[in-house]
Amino acid sequence: MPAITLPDGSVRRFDAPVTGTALAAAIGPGLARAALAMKLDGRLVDLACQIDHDARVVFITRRDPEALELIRHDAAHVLAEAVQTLYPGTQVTIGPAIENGFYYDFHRNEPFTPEDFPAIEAKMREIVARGAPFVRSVVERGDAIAFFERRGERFKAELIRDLPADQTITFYRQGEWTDLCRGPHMRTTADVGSAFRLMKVAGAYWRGDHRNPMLSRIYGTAWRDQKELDAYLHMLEEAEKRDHRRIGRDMDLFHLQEEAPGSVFWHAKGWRLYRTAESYMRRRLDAAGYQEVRTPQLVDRSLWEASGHWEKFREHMFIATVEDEDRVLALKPMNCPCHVQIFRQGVRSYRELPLRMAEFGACHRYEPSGALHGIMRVRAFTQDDAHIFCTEAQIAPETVRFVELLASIYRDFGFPEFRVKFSDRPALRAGDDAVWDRAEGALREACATAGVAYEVNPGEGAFYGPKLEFVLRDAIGRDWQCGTLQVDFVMPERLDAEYVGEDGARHRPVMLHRAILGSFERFLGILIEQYAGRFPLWLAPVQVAVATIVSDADAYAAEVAAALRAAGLAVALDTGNATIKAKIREHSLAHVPVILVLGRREAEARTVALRRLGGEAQEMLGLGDAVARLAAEAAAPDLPGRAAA
RNA sequence: GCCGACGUAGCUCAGUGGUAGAGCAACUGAUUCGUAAUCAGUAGGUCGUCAGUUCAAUCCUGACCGUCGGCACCA
Repeated sequence: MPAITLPDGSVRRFDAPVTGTALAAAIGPGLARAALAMKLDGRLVDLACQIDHDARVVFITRRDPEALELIRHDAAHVLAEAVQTLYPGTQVTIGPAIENGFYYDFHRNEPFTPEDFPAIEAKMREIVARGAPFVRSVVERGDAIAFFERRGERFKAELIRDLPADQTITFYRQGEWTDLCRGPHMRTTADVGSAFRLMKVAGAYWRGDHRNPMLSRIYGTAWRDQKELDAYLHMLEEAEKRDHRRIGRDMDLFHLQEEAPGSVFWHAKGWRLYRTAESYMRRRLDAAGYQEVRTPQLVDRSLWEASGHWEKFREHMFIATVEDEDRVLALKPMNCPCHVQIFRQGVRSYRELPLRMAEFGACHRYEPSGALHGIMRVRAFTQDDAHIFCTEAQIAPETVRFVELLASIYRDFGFPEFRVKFSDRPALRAGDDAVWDRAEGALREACATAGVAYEVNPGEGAFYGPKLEFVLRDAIGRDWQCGTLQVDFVMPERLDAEYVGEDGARHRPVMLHRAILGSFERFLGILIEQYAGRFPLWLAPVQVAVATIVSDADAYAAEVAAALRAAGLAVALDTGNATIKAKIREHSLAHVPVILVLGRREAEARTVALRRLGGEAQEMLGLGDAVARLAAEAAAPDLPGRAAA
């Protein structure tokens, strides 16, 4: 006698168990047509599911956000059927719904190529048009394994074997085609609709392990209707337009070339951007009580052996040798061992702690070739690195200070929001459990004090300690990990750092490894994409374009440009032989934030016509006024005299 | 590193077994013009590198390098 509560609070009573389909029909024909699945006491299930107890039921229709996941999951099944129909002998593995779409991993001797897409998509549309119902069945484990083994589906058989013993094994059949699946699904393949598209193929290791066979993965995207699909495709185009690699080239910021894979050639304009960010960071660190240092690039292997890098990190290190000397040097992949060397010079007192040692540390890491990505993932990069040597009691207050500094810096760069992930002890780690208890406890306490909410990333900590990771969200919703704070009890031990305490005895300091931007290369790449090249004035590599209308204004324009440069602004003087329309177009495409237009009138009146990027209005200003205003506006956000636009 | 795709002028891209084109950019000239493209002309390429097949290779084959999309990696 189930009593079913609906979202509007009404209750329907039935004499016998009832399916979602029947319940929907009982409520009304409109709902019966629209319902795709239902939430039974909060759990998403098939409409065919029997309701045999008192329950709350919410029907899912195409309008609900949950529909997306159902559509994508069903689309994955349709894809798999299409592929197996067209390419007999292909084995199926897994095919989940993912953000924006779905994929399915297949095993086939010959991998798929995008040229196969038209045929597969056509077959998928056939299957959707056929509208075969998804039929769920519960299968006994042995039968399920036998079913797939009979078909030569050894991956599926392996999956079933590895399912927990108490797991109910279910199949979903659509017409002639059956897959192992936990569900739920919509009513029929027709519910997938037509707003899907196959996107790309990729290799993917079976069960995500690189020792396993490589499968052929087909990615697709699927939406509730054509409009959503179009919007998604349009978003992808927009994302491509703000790709830092394209903008970096178009704005003449940097380039990469074959001879130096993973290393950036910064051009003058890009380097100006870099220096602006670096100067800003240096001022912030100075003000926050850090002392900046500089340590060697090439360091003897003995130090890396002592630090543990030689053992744990060697495959990522560039090794250098010379002919005349029998020694092995390595380009530093991290700065911490070098900072400990500075700490170890002389006898340190507890009075010096916390000692905040910062370096814009140029590091090299041999990243796998497949990991390289523009300037975001490189082999040579510069970290805004620092190590805070402190006592255990200082971990919490230092964390609080750090998070405040980080939040303020992210805000200044235009990222008001960030997320925090707490990565705790990994399986392979140095230090005993008591040390880890202390380190994690201290970091947790520090987060509480700082009011930092975090999600836990289990087992993802560094081998020497737990860490916080600070993740930025950019203008188009992508996440980027930048900042980090790592608590380290191990490195001071290994490299024998110590200080004399209040009690006159020697103690080990704790090291906090921390970075805010992460690496300049990566952070600047993120900034480029965040702003799509249209930087705020203080960051813009060219801040003002001075463009003449007629050559009679050239001399005055040179004077204006000189005055702006004297005020510290980056100026492009354009007295070229082109129309003002062409000049404005050129500088607008180059994302120069301010264009000063100078004709005879301005030259005579000693004024400028100021035009903002993307705007149509212009503002007439006296020369002195304009220079003062732009200089104030272009000041970095931490500087006094900064003025808003 | 693994799977796949790709590599032709600075950029975007055509193209062919008989050693290459377009648009934009660049350069030169004319034009001096008031807010997102003035006109005309000129120059520019070992067709990623190295082998192989062929009378002949940018094109076909192989290896390598690099890039792109994923996977794995991101200590």
